[in-house]
Amino acid sequence: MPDAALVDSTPSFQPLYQQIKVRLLQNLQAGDWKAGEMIPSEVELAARYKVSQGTVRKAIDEMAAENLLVRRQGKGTFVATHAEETTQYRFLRLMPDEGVAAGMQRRLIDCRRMRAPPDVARALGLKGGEPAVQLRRLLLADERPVVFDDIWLPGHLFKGLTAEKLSGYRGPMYGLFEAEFGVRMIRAEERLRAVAAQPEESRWLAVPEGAPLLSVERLSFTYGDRPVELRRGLYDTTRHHYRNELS
Amino acid sequence: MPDAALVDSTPSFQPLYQQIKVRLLQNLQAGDWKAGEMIPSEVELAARYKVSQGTVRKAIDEMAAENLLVRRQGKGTFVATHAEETTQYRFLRLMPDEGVAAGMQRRLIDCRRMRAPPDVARALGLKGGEPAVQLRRLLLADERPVVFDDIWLPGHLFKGLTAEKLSGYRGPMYGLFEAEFGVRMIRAEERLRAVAAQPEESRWLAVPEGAPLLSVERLSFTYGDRPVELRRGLYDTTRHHYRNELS
DNA sequence: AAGTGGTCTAGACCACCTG
DNA sequence: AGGTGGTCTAGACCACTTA
Repeated sequence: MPDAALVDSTPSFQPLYQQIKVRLLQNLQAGDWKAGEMIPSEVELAARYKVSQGTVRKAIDEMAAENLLVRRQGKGTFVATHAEETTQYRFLRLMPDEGVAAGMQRRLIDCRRMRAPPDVARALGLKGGEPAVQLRRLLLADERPVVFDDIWLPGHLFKGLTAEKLSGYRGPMYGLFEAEFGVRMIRAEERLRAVAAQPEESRWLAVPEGAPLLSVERLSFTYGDRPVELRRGLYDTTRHHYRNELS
Repeated sequence: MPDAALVDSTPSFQPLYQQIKVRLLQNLQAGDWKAGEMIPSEVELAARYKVSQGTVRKAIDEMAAENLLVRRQGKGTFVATHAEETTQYRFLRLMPDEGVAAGMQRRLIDCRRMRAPPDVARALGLKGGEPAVQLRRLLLADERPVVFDDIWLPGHLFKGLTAEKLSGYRGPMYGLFEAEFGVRMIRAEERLRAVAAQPEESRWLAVPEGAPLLSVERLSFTYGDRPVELRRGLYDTTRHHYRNELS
């Protein structure tokens, strides 16, 4: 039987497994389990919260469906991470028109701290004038520039972020954010549109001025739906495309 | 205990609920339950297949997650449909930059039958020279053209499709396809890129030649991952954007 | 062998909808 | 009141991994 102390007695009914989910989420947010680490087993969590294994299981099922956790049969359940997906960056939907998705080279253009411009501050929920970090970079495939990214991060969350750190790190940038700053991107919203290349952009991407580019504005969120990254990418889609699945 | 006759005894282990899922899928594909209809209750299905309700439940859970079925507490489980989503077309990710997503007007430009061009035939899995239906249309918001669509369908699946039928139908086109031709779109893959408006396109969309447009190529699938629609849309993204969620 | 997640059952009870 | 999906339990057993 459900533990009476745990059952939410407010008028609005809340299933037990949802309450378990909230507690697991709190553990994640508090950093009790780090990215890539194994969380306690289902039986242990069941004992800890005094519910049956099936109830814990349902909570974990949902979190796995949201890509917060990863189950591995026989091994355990692990905190999802951007660091190990060697195949492709988890949030990058750009694919080459021909051939298989290969890793792209990165080239850091700029890394500076400044006061957040109004639109950035609004998107990231910063007070006017709060510090922000701006990154600019190129992604290249076969030595050809394909993506020109402009990235904004809240300054208070990324205190020691420098160009050296970024250049020295192997693997996805989000992996660095997890390991060094404890900031995990769990969800993002993107807005896509077609735009004409402006002078500066056309130079970085080596396309004519006015050439059509795919503009991808991304707002990334961490636990509790707090926005922690604003990014605007310009994609040269002559040899690549943005892939999406609908269902 | 599981019914021995149902348990797959081949070396490769297959869970019971997966086998149930296959059978439900067959029922859907065979048209035993039409779009929007209620399927038998969990207890009845459990009795029919001689498994416990929990096993049927897990099968249905997965199919609901794939948007094949829709559960409604207290009412039953229903076959997913494109016909009733009055809010927005299920596969249309275009949003106005400001304001709330409002329905768009449709304007049919053309509807003709012809032999499928090679690239269309390849995408739809047609033999060279098999008949196909081509549709062209505009979507408008506030009297302004926003989307110019070019749509290809296998001729043998859409025998009686005419301009009159299309114009006379209220609601999403996919709703008509379900009701009149029994063809249900359950999944689609899209490829997005930025392109420059060609002369004809620029006239339909009332934009200058060379203006950047968002090109959306969609291949839609029905049960059994059979491709049944190829579509190329050109979106004017000056007042709209393509919205996507990552996780 | 022991530990993990994965499947399946049988039964109880709850929340929601309809007549 | 009766049907539907939704939750929760306790226990058995299976598949996969590691030591």
